This record gives sequence, C-alpha cells and structure tokens, in this order.
Amino acid sequence: MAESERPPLSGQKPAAEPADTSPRAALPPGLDLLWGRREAGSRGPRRGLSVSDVVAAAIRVADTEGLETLSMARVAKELGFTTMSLYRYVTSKEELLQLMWNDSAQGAGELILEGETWRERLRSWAIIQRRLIDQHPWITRMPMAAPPLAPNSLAFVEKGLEALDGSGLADADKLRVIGLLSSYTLSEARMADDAARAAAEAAQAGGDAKATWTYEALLRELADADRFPRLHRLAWNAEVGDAPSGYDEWLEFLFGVDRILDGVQALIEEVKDE
Amino acid sequence: MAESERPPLSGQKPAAEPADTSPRAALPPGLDLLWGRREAGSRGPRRGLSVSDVVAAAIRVADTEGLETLSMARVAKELGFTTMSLYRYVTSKEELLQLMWNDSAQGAGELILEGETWRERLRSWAIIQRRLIDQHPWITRMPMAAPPLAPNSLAFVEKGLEALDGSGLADADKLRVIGLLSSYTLSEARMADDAARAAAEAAQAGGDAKATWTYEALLRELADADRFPRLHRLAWNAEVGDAPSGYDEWLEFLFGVDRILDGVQALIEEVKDE
DNA sequence: CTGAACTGTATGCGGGGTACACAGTTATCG
DNA sequence: CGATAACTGTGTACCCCGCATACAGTTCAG
Repeated sequence: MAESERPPLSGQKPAAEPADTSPRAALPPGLDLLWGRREAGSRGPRRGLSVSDVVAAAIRVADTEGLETLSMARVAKELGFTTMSLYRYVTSKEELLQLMWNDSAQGAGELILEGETWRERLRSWAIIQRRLIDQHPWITRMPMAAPPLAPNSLAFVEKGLEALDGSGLADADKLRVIGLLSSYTLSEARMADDAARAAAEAAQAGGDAKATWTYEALLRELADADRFPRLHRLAWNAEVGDAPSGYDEWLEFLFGVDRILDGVQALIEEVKDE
Repeated sequence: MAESERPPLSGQKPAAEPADTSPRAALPPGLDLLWGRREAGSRGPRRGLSVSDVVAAAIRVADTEGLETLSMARVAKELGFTTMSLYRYVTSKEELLQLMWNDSAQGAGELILEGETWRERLRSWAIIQRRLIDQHPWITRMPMAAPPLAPNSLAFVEKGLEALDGSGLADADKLRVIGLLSSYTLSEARMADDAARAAAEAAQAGGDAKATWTYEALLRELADADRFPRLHRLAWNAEVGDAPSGYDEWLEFLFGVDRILDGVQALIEEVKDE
C-alpha cells in the first residue's frame, strides 16, 4: 500500500537523486521540510507563495473556524489560489498540520524562564505551555500520529529540561517529568476547550429554551444518587471546595500543576537522600 | 446551520411530540441513546440489528483496522447491511463513536478496587484505566468534543472517587485528582500507541534499508549539541536512567503515576495539618 | 536559443457522511 | 377484518474531501 519511493516534491519526473549536498542524511518524509532541509529549485517562475504563507493561512483558518472546517480548499481560498497549488509547497495535509503545530510553538527556543528554583522555573514553563495552547486551541484536536520531532517542540522540551537544571534529577527522570507535565497541560487545555465549545453551542441554540443544558445541569440530571453517590453529591454542591464563584478552570489547572510539582519535589528529596 | 428541531429518529414524518412517558426531561441529542432513553417503536418490521450489534461491529473494525479506516460503509459491510441502514440505529457517525467510547469502558461500575489505603486503590484504578485503553488504542484517537457524560465514563469517575474515600480530601479536590490521573494516563497511552504505530510502519517499510529510522536515531540526528544540549546528551546516553534494557514504556507510565500519587499524598498531609 | 526545471491550473477519481424517496412489513385502531 | 400509520432496510444522489495527473505558461542553465 505504501509507496516505497517517491520523488521529493515535483510530481513531474523522478528527478535524479540530488547529490545530497548537506552532510546530513535524508530525513523521513515530512521531517525534511520541518527542519528546513527541502530546497526549492531556482528555475521556473517565481513562486507566488511561501511555505510560511500557507502555514499562516491555515493557522488563520483554524483559529477562526476550527480545525474541522480546515480543508485544503479552504486554505487555498484564503490565499486566493487553487487547491492544488498548495501541493507545490506541502506534500500532504498531514504535513501541513505538522507545520502548523510546529509553527504554533514558535519562539520556544528563545523564551526565558524566570525563577531561582527549579520549581518556579518549571511552574512557569507549564504555564507558558498552557498559554501557548490556549492561543491555538485546535492544537488539542490534532491527530498527532508520531512522537514530537518538530524543531520547536524539541526546543520547548529542551527548555523544560533546562528548568530542571540543578534539581539533582537524573536526565531520564527529568524527561519523564517534562512528559508528565506536558500530558497534563495538553489534556487540561483540551477539556477547557471542550467546555468552551459546548457553552458556545448552547448559547447559539438559545432559541430552544428548554434545550440548553449546562454541564452542571446535565450532571445533576444524570448522576443519580444510587449509582453515583459521590458524583451526585459533587453535582449538587454548588460552592464545592474552596473556589467561591463556582468553577475556575485556570485555578483547576494550577491545582494540578502544583500537585505534580509536589510529586517531583518528593522524588528529588528521595534521590537526594540516597 | 444547526437544525433547531429534529424528529427523534424517524426521517419520515415529524411524529407528534411523544407524551414524555418518563419523568425525566429530554436529553440533548446523542446523550439520550447513551442513557437508554430512546425507545424503538413497536410497529414496523422486526429490526435486523440492534444498537449494540452496530457498536460491537464498529469496535471490531476499529480494533483490527484502526480508527482511520472506520467508516459507516465499513461497519455496514461487517454486518452485511447497507450503509444507510445503520442510521436507523444511530443518528450520526459521531454518535456511534460516543457509543463505542462508552462501550469500551463497560464494566467500570462493577470493578472492585483492591487495597487498604487510598494510595493502593488509586494506583490500581489508574492501572486499570491504562489497561482498558490499551485494549482499544483507538480511544486515544477519538475526537471527543465534549466533557465525558457517558454512563460508563461517569461510573469510572465514580470509582476513582471511591478510591479516595477516607483520604480526607475535599470532594472537589478528589475530582481534580481523578482528572489529573486520567489526563496523564490517556496521554501516556496515546504516546505508547504512537510509538507502536511508528515501529509497525518502519517494520513494514523495511525494504528501504536506509529509510528506517528509530525514534532514537532521529533524535540523535536532529538534536544537535548546540541548540539542544540536554536532549543531545539524553539521546546519546543509551542506558539512561535506571532502565537497563533501554526503554520500558510501562515502567515509564508507573513512574508518572507514582509521582502524581506522591503529589496527592503531599496534599493530603497538608490538609490534615490544618 | 533550446530544453529542462519549475510554476499554477483544471479535471477527475475514489471515498466519505448523510438527506431523501421508496417499497415492503407490522401492530394498532375503527 | 381491513385500513392506516409507524416502522424497516435499500438505492440513489449530493456535496465535500484529499490528492494524482495532465497541462500550459515561465524562467534559468548550458
């Protein structure tokens, strides 16, 4: 099913293997563009677009209309070009998605983590990540089918490792901690976006007065006291916990981050004792 | 864009508002079937299928061929019916996905958590969740666009809360802890599946000897010492950390779980002191 | 100057989800 | 006991999607 060989970009003729000018080996498809290892020839007409143009347009569409409605045709229309013209810049939609994902983490390598202690630094790292995601919520809907290898992703991971400098953790443990925090952050951002979408949809369909359900109301309707006693209690306790005005997603997020940081601290102390 | 009103299931005639036999209010579309509040009429020919048949077939397809190739037509073929016949049981593909997701957590309400302490119980809860996901890896690829309200999801959350009985945590904090652990577990399962897929793909394309890249090899190629010093060190340290034979995903997962549990423990002790 | 390399375009294919009209089946009601 | 309304599965059709391919026009290398 999978083509075993494919010409780099041109669909015209196989184009004799380029002389591998760079000392670097050929990367698997998709990663070459990401790492700037795919050059456009110098012949032919001037290009009317650039890869960044395409990516920027795609991000614009995703930001304003959501990832579901993002299609090649939609991006092309945004740019005033034909659908197929995009394939001169990008080999597939999946590659475009990868580029978008990488682009949304632009500047990850340059950011400066404030804080004297690893804990402060790591906390602000997590917060920055969350902010980045919130700016492009479609990130949480991306069908990422491979471990992150985009340059900005790696840069961000590197920053996370940097935050743990001097913590005394083993390198591998640092990486695990980074992965743990990232997982949580991504997931939390997604749930926040879920809620926002549900709310938006409910607001739009406000015409049907009885058809609007808040999450809370649904939980009260569904979590009956017999099968779900604990959830039932939770659903009916309006001012639950210590959050006074109901439910603040951001506080929720910080709670999780601080719990994780506590866990990391425990690990560090454990290591220190040995 | 959104239909403001839609007949329950039949596409034929509007079918005068049913007399709301149950005392429960009408649920938003999608949730009614999930909670067994959509009844099939008694007239007409016998049904050749049942909702569970459809869901089971869909799960079968997803398990063996992946979520990408799951289409209505594929499920119908699996059952020996026409594509459109499925719409007599399910209003949309999205609903089918919700049902699959709910079905994969079957038995969540009946499972028994072993352990005397909250920590043992919560740990085994997380492990069970991970196992559940690993049995149906497509769960990690599901486009879930709403907070979890399926009965089995709620049952599983309830179980998690139950694990925290006697921990002394506030209800809201318990829920947060549950969310934290779930986030991590889902994300970790997804990354494991990513890796497995990448490996499978590499193995299949083994013909191109130089085209096979392991994640490690790629990291070594890409994480140059200048821009990514810490990642570079990590990539080139083969026997990193304490895992002897390279990289054991399961140990990785348990590491994260134990870190989170440490964090929870810290919180509990903090609360206890007040 | 010629031809190779490249550009954007137009067309078409296979596949997806699902609206809709239809013929056949069954329980209910007059 | 019909008649009718509710329901079943089917076939067709529509629109959208990603992308292969063929093409005409443009630019640079030799």
